Amino acid sequence: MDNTGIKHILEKIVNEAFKSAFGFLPASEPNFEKPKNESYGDLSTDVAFKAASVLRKSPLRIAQEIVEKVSQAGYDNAVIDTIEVAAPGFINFKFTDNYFLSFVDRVIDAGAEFGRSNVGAGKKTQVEFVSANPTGPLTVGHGRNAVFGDTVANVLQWTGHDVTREYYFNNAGRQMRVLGASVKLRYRELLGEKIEFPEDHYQGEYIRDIAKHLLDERGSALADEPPEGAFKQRAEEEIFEDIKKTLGRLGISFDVFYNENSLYETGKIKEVIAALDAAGLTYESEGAKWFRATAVGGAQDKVIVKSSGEPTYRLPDIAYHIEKFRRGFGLVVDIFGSDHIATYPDVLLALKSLGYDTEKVRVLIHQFVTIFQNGEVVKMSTRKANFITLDELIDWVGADAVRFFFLMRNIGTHLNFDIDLAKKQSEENPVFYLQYAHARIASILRFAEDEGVRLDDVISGGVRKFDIALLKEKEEIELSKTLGNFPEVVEAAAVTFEPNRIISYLQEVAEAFHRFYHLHRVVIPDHNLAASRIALCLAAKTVLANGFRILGISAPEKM
RNA sequence: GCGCCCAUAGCUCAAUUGGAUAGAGCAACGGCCUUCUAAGCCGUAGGUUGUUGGUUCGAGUCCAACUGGGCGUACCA
Repeated sequence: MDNTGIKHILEKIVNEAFKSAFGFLPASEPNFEKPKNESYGDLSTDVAFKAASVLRKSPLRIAQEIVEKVSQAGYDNAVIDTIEVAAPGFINFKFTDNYFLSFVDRVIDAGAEFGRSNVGAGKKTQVEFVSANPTGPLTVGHGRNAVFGDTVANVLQWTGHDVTREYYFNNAGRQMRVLGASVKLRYRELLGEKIEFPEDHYQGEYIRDIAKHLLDERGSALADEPPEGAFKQRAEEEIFEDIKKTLGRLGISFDVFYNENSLYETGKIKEVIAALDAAGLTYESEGAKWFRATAVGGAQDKVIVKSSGEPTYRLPDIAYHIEKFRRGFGLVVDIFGSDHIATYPDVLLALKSLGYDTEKVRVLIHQFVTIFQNGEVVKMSTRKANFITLDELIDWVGADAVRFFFLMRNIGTHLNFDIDLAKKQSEENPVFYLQYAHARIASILRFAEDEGVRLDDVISGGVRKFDIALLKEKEEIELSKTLGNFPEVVEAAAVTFEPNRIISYLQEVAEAFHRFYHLHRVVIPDHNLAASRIALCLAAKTVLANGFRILGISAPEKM
């Protein structure tokens, strides 16, 4: 039995007692939660408060009557230790040590799978993230999006979603034309020409590198090549390679790179226009085509086709989302930076008015990363080449710390990233606290082998050779209890799209382990007790390692 | 001006989504290594949860107004 299991049992017990006391069931399912203060027990319910106004009795009285009925009916003493009423009306449950210790068995049985669940029920889910156009290297700002998106995808996979990771990009727009032109200018410059480099072109050093590569391979043969030919193409290729390499360093890869351009080539853009026309949601004005957003609850009408005949970004975004629906995704997760905060409502509005179920779309907006260097804010701009690349950051603090740093914070918060501090504190980064616990356990297990307490003596081929009930110490129970929470934490992280919950949880695990380690020796002459403690260590190591896998950080055997 | 997001210890963040005494990590101070990793453990200090009202048994959490910051408010993406 696990924590969700026990909640169901308690629910049944409480409901029955409630009914036998008052003649009917509570209006809503009773809530069970862990009290912050552990002296109040392991789980607590607030049914009495919820029923107070209906029953016209004090919550305290109601709680007392419920508990009285529960005692009369009896309950499983092997699991439930005590049931108490506390003012002003909580009912607190305490469980037995053996119940908590049983988690060790569960963890060891499930091993690398412990923590997986099937609440996602195989739902076909798409997570779209990064989606940066290939105009320059990924910056620290993209890093937050990339790491968060990848981890959300992991969490969803662990809860049974069938996940597709997707990167949406455009290699046809104005940005890309400017990119090609930028490379061509640098190319001509390398050929000895004196050029004027416009301010609105891409200033970065990488543009020169690309031009240099073209020069090395083709010499001056490209002097008459248009910017949007070989120059743009080469830039796109190199930059994309670079982006993929950077993402790879963080353990991130995509299943699909979706090119916006294909939406034009396959006529999807035209289909959307036709559908909006048919729905009477468009009109022409000032030479442009407008989406009548105000007719369906929007704040103001928006241009979808410019007077130049070019669509605005909204149109392909709408077409892309229709494609997502057509491809059969039951859940579409879009991860954007806060600069897109104004764009998605139009897109969703259009989808909804065309009859699509926008409930399936979940847009997650993360706040920006503010970079501090030398005590000053660094304003990032790809075009002005004023940025700190994600690659540089990884060089400085390592991939694990980068991932961890971005995941620690809720995406709703503005993230201040002090580069100097990050470099300095790289050795004191909180990620090490967790990894150290894992390495420490690995070390203990090695030591145990040396001392003749082999892992095979504890467990082999699924056969357990230890008696978990030998564990009596407070820290042992605490650790085991904490380990058992892992599956519901992963579930909560998936439901709320908040992977940072897993970090907070793993910190609890590490803390519980370190405390246990500090007070109790594992490898001791009493081989029976040693075996039980090794089993506990194994379980802790497994939970840490599984958590690390979700977060995408490594689980070192040594540090 | 309008819209969305944010404000919690000196710093960076939590708080089981409305629950009981608001918690961690850095930074500061004090203690703990002849025994499995001291990247650790234990303790001390640090708060009118931006301000003011409201909703109810109960508010960091919900509502309103205000203050300060971010991002939008393009026929840029």
